[in-house]
Amino acid sequence: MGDKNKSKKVTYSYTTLNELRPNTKADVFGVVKFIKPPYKSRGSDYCTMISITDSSMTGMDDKLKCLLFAKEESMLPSPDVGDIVRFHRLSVSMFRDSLQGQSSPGFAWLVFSGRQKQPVEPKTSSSPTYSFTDSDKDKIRELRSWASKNDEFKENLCSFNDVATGCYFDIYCQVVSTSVIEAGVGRLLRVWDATQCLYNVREVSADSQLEDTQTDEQVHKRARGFIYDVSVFDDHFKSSSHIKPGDYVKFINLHASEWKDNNRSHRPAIEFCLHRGNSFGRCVRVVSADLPDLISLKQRQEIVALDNESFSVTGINSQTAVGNSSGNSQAVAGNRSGSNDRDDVETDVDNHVQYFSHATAQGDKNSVSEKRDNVESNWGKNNMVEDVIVISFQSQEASSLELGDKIDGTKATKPVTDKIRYVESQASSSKAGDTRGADKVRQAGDTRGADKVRQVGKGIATENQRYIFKRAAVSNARAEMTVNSNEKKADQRRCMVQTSTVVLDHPHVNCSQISAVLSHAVPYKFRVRAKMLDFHPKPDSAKTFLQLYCHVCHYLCPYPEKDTIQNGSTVPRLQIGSTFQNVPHFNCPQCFEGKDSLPALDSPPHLKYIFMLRFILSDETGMLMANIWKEDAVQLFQDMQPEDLLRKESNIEIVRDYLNRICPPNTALCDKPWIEGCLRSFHNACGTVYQMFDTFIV
DNA sequence: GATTAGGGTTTG
Repeated sequence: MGDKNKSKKVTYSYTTLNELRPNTKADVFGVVKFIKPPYKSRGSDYCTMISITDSSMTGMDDKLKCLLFAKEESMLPSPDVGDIVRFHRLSVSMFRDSLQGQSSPGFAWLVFSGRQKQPVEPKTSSSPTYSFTDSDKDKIRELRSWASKNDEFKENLCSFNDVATGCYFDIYCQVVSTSVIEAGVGRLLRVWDATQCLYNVREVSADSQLEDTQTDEQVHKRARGFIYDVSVFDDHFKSSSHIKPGDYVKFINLHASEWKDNNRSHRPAIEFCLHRGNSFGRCVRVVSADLPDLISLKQRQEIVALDNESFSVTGINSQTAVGNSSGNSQAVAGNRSGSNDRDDVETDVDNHVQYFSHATAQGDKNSVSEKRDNVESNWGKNNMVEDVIVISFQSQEASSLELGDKIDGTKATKPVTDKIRYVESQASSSKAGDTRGADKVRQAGDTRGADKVRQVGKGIATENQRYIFKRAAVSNARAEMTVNSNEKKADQRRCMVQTSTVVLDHPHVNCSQISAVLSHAVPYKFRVRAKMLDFHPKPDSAKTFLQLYCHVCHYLCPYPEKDTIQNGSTVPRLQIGSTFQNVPHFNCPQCFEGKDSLPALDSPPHLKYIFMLRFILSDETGMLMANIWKEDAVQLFQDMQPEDLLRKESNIEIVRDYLNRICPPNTALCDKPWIEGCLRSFHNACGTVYQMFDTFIV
């Protein structure tokens, strides 16, 4: 009640938390550091414990634990960590040598978002009316500003597609069904957040004796192919008893625990567990369906649901499919329909996209004039956008863009940062196969690549984490590890996700989703994690796979096949200037054109053999086409030179193997490996172009 | 009307 009639008369004087004295009552503001969710006490009341802090607190007294009671659960504050609370008439006393706050007669509370961009008005309050002055607003802004500098208050929100083995993370999702695993001990919540996990996820069996499964059939239908099992235990069994299918929930400190799947040991598997207890604020709770934090999740859900509905209409398969393909679900994976199975997309792309019509010489000149050096951010000094590939599309492009637009419906406005905290796993997590990538580099007879990978590993590995060192070398080399457990708290670590490519030299750049790349101002550089829908050209032979390029005038053409020279007028006849190691080197026809002699040049420049590829990348937010060529492609192929393909016929097999590794043929998109890479965007005459760089196949 | 509970680095 408290403040209702006093608001005009009473001015509150707020005490900073370091000035509190025992056996007094005080009015305070604080940032929430810990919350034990409200529960029914053995007495008459509900109880919650909230630890708060402010900028005045230091050292041992870094928080004030507040023990709050109320007759109704709804009368207790239930803030998130990082939120700001205002308590009036908090009773302060000593308990076990520390100050403790307690609710007392007249106790009143307000909860504010801790986010700087949110309105300063309270989110919730103990009473419908309360005092609230400009000075209060200043106090909120001040605390937000202070808290924003402290990682401890940051949430660890993830989607299922961010998650990797061993992570603890927070997630919003919608409940599809509930059932009991073991009465009083374990409850199964089947949930979806309209993203898909990289790993096989354990499917949990409910207690079939109980037959208590409740499902929201409508949600179930919408979520098909994206549903994951979450087990909650002990205290969370009780606190989740009121959760119904269809509810939106927030899990705090959910564990993506490694799961030994004996049936499919060749693939990493995880299970989602909410362990007992409430350290780290661990809990699951229902959130309002109107919560602004749910907006992007709901947008994704609409897209997935639309896809699932369109499949239902055509009657392809209305069979339930769980989002993972673990255990005995191989058959399910093969049958399942819905957005997670992008075979349909793949076919569309194949049919509609005219990937690569090579550049005209004029086009290339234009592209060079597009050089820019104003790429911002933390990408180091080499910001110059290099020569670019100009690729013209046939009119079919519209079809593919339509497809992309559909998938890209979320229109994320900013890069989503991966904030998963990585927690040191047991040494047993190490797998012999983890060294494979580095070994392959060495087998390829090129130690440079391996050295690069080792360099990436060096800065992040510690004595206790040799397996992580190895893992880093073959996965994405982006994890920031800690030296020991004492440092765990402060570190914002990132999960390591096995990918078929790694990024070199940019360990601190966060990954952006494709929708964010597409909507970002141009030019810019990004790090992305995506799957490869397709690529072009196919490595059928060295001559069809390579292009010829002039560094002087930027002339570009395919390898001059004999029949093309005879029949086609578009590709000028090329003269062989020299032959070295059985590889012909052609004169540049453009540099030579109209000239009887070439001042300053003894002979026309030779065309250089280059790789020039286009990748079609996709993640759950969209699709984009990325080009890679010249040195960037050489780097991708572990320093394989284009001429190597001509010198030795079998080298094309190695390239084919690389490409199959990042884009396995005849494989559904959901089963393809993730790739991680760097993209730069820029404008040219054709519009916005994306170019891949600093990426390396492992 | 007193009482309740009073966190603590996770792992099914």
